[in-house]
Amino acid sequence: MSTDEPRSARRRLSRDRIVDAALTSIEEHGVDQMSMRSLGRDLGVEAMALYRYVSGREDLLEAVVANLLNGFVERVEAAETTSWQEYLQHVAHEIRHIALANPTAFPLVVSRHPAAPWLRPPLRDIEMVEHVLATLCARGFTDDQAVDTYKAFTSFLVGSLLLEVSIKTENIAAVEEPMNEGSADIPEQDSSDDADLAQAPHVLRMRDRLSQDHSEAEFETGLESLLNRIEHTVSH
Amino acid sequence: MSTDEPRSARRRLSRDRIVDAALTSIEEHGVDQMSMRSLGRDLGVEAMALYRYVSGREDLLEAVVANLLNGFVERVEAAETTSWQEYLQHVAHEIRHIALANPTAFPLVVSRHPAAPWLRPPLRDIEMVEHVLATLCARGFTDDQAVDTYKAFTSFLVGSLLLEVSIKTENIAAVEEPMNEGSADIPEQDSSDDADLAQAPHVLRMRDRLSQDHSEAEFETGLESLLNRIEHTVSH
DNA sequence: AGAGGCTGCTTACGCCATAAACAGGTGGCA
DNA sequence: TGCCACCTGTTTATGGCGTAAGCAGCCTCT
Repeated sequence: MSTDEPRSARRRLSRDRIVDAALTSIEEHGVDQMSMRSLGRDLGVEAMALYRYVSGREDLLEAVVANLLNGFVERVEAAETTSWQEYLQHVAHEIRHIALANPTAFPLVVSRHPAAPWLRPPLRDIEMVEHVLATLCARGFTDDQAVDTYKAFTSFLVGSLLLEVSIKTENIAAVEEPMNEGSADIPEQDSSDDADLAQAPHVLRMRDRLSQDHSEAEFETGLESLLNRIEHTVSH
Repeated sequence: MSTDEPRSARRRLSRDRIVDAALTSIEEHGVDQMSMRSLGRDLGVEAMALYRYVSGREDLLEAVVANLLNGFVERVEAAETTSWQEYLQHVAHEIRHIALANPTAFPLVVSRHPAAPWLRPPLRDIEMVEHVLATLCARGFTDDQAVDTYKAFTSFLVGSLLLEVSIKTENIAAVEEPMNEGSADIPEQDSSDDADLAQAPHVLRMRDRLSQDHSEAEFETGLESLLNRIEHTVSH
């Protein structure tokens, strides 16, 4: 009746279509704005229709994370590597690529509860964990060495990439209101930036340097240093 | 009339009291459960009363973060240090202490938008950033060296501590339904775990090692390695 | 043709953040 | 003492949210 939409937009729903739309919406408007209702709107469908394919919002976010990591193992295996150093380099770059391609959604990978709660560094995708551990063992690591390496590696990735994507996301959900700020109801520090900055001469002076983005180089040197450290540890 | 509460619980509201209650509630029930309404309930007050002291939920979370970092600079300065290595060690341990004392709230420090958007590694508290930069410069770092060091240091802290607190928080908001599961006879879960695990022999084998918590030692060696790297870089 | 299963829609509930108007008390000042 | 202005917290209302439950149309298979 009221199908004003072209046929292309009225396609059948599917879990993949929903997850894709969710990821798109998250990247465009931020995680908070991605509601079941708005997502339904995006897909030309009522919110409740989505519940046929996802069991709830949590499950959907779970699926978005899984989708991000999809094909990761395949891509890593595609480029066969000779040393474990080269292998870890490849894994790191692969994940960095994912993070940079989805800067808003990437923090979900870290912030959501892990699939296996007992897995201490709780990166979600067990398939990936397995691949890393298996490869390290195949390269002669003992179990202990593999686990320690996995933990240090994970920690490095999370730290570097979270900071890096937070650069790219800064204003994604910033609401700017028209400034009819005649009277501040609350003793406000709206000018907290400037006030603090007046107290922070070094920050002020290095402002340019601080805001320059050298993430790439920093990531590379950090990664190299980490690999060196692991190498040193492994060879006693 | 309906003030059943003892006087002590009916004390005047204040921004500090609200922020403290918020932090407590977050640590106890998770960030999601901390609503204006529940917080009002905790304080024996209607939700709207809070808006006299806090301009909204976002502002409140902002204040919680600020509160976490409160006194940080004072404590760092209290223990006067001689070398920049010792200084950064002290800063790192101070922040780790904060993180471990407030494992559920700590991710807010990283995940909320920074006060100064142009500040690339967006740790929120400008006072702290200033202190680190000033100290490094006072120890002979050039501006470039100070900035690079600050970024690498921040990245390390965020990565290590986020992973560490996520260990301690795993089940904080987990909804446990009363399963009448008396003994461990029944092996099945959501079955997704076991299904994945069946495909992951290495993970399975190292399960014990993976779930052991050696965060402390890992943090120390990682930090030491980072400081060595910085030292090496700084001295050409 | 008829039956049953997909699929998506409608309605409804209880939660949330928050805007706006309001009331009770308390202090200052005559 | 009387009065008024303010500070504090409450009441009421709006619009959004996630999601439980039931319903209606269509597709396919017999």
